[in-house]
Amino acid sequence: MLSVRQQQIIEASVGLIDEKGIQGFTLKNLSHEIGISEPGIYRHFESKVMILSTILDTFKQKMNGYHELLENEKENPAEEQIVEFFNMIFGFFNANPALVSVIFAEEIFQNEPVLTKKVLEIQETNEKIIKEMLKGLSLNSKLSNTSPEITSIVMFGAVRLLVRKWKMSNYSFDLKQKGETLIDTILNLLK
Amino acid sequence: MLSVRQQQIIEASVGLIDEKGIQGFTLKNLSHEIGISEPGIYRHFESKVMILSTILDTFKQKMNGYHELLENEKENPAEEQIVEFFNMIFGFFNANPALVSVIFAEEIFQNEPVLTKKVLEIQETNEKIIKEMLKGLSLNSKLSNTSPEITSIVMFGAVRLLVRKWKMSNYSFDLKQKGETLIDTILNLLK
Amino acid sequence: MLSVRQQQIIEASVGLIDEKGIQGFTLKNLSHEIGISEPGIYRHFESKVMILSTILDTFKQKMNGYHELLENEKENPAEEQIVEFFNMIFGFFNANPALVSVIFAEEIFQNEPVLTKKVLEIQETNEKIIKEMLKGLSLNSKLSNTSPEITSIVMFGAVRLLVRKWKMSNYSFDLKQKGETLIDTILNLLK
Amino acid sequence: MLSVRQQQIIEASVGLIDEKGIQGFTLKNLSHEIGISEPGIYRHFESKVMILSTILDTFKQKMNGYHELLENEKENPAEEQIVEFFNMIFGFFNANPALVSVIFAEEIFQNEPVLTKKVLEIQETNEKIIKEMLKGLSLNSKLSNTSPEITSIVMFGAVRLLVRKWKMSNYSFDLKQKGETLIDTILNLLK
DNA sequence: GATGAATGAGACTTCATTCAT
DNA sequence: AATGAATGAAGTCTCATTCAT
Repeated sequence: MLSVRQQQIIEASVGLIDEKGIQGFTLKNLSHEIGISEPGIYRHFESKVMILSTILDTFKQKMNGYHELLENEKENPAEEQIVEFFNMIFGFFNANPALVSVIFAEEIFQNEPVLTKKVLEIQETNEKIIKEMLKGLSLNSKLSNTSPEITSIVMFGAVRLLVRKWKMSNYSFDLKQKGETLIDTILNLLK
Repeated sequence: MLSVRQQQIIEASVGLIDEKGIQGFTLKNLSHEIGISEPGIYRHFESKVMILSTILDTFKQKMNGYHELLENEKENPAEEQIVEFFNMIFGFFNANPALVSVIFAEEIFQNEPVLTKKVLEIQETNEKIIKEMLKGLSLNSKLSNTSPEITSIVMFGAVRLLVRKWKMSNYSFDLKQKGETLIDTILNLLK
Repeated sequence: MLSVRQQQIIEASVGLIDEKGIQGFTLKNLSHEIGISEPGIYRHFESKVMILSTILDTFKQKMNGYHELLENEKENPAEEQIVEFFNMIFGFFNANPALVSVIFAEEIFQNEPVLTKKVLEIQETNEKIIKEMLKGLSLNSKLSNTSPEITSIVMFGAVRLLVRKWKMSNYSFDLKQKGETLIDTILNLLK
Repeated sequence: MLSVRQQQIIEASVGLIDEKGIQGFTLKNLSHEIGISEPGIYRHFESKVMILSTILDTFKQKMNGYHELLENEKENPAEEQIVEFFNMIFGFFNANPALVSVIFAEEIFQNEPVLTKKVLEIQETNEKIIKEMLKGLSLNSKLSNTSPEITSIVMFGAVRLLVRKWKMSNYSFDLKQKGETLIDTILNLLK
């Protein structure tokens, strides 16, 4: 469990990355943000990498929570499940906009294998889930010999790009609404 | 026009970013790479930012070259044009794999408005072109009331994700071939 | 008198210095070692220097104990006394190997005059005792005009080096036995 | 070859260690001493460890020079060689008093295996040489069954302790003279 | 064109210690 | 008796850049 201070540090870190990029995520900035001295941070996290690691863990945990919820809907038609899944994702980013920068910035972690691995795991889990759902979808005859990998790329690619545009436009549109339209359109095509 | 040395610096820079991420793009590494002293680089570029700026300019220029070529094919059916366009893009990345890391890593430039602006311009030009082409496509009836923005997001999103996966898999598959399949599939759906 | 906790701290400190050198003797390491928090240590010692000071005091006290025992043997021949004295020293280090690092590492204390002074006192006391004993030894005619200072340097120098080698070899030989041989050899020569 | 600046850094480092101990050998102190900024030092040495390593290398090199000179005297009687050898050593320390603290402070390097190894090598070379010389000495009948290891410990132990005392007494006596007396005495005993 | 030397700013981190509880 | 939180000082080192040559 995270202490209040830890939570505060996590939030400030995410905010910092969102606002100034990974290069702005320094202990100095972070400590200014929380009103604490730099060494003070080390009472709560072993290192800077551990802060990032915890951010990813938190994200992963939340994702897992969603996935478990989805389990309960396994009886629903595939289409509904897919819509539901992406609604969650859009809802999540809508609620935690700063996290977009962290989650989609794999380049950031290139130097720290521990972190790269975590990001990859999260992505793979998501893809596996979607592929599973797509299997249940009775596809458009045109797609008869299309690999699920390609359809998954189409979906995730579109979603990622939409979220990114939303962030880069300074959240100037309603992500949840536009996201739903996007997924609807894609599903419509696939069917 | 770039001098030979400048070209060399650009290439080494791109290679460095590709290999070690933006955090590995330091003047020290760069100077090691080209066998020159650190201050020596300043004979050829005003600053580190100018190197990045030049990389983007080069890319933009190459893109513009492609676009002009496309102009000559305006008479061709939209579908052919689109296929052609993305073939170019995949061909380009296939020939310059290191550039993937630079072009798709917008986060890198967050701190330098000059750079951010350039990246955005490139992206917008590309999108405009594709949207134009998509207009010429006689769309699937299902898409009757779909905005071209969304179809463009679907296309670009998929392309970006494919290219990224190609890079992250260490170029383990044939980008041009898989890319063509991807575009075919999407066009097939849209029609 | 030292409390149980104080004794525990002293022992852990000596162990730490022995194992990781003076640079490994940090409050963090120390508190880990004894399962207490860092500030907790301040309940038992005023400061880190005081811990070191207490270590030296303890050592001095033990030495004094030995010296008093020797007093009772003043009637014995000088040679026997000397053998006895060094047997004690070797026995002591054999029983407290970690202390070697502390006692012989005068450099450690350079910054703290209080500590330097204590180390010097211990050494001087020992030397005085040995010199006294050596006076009682009927020396080899060759040594007729040799100052006792030099003979004392020969003895202590050899002893120190032997002990150091013993430690550096990871206690791979029997210090008491080799020590006795060493002293025997030297006495043999001196006579 | 060391540049002038490198030489200057080496000398200042040795001086610092001599004066304030290894704990006083910080980049800040060092840079103050030379009148340069801290990062400036990195133009001349890769790291702090490399400075120490270079100090040891220099010492080793000088030692090797001495050893080669000694080679030319292989015909001389062993006793003369030994006297010669230690005269060199005392002469060396007399000329470079600050080095005493560095060379005899093995504890200092405990954390850096590279450095520990170098110190050990130097010591072993010296011991091998002395042991070789001692073999040539026609020993006292009393020493018939004494291992050369023990005699070597006696010699080196005494030398080390004398040098150390010289330093700790603030160079208050003539090391070369007292050293010669010491060696004479020991050789006298051994014969 | 190019370099060696240098630097201010700043990075992450460790340390002994203090204080409120 | 002990602790969690915090800190000032200091540690080593990296970075982009400047300047004299």
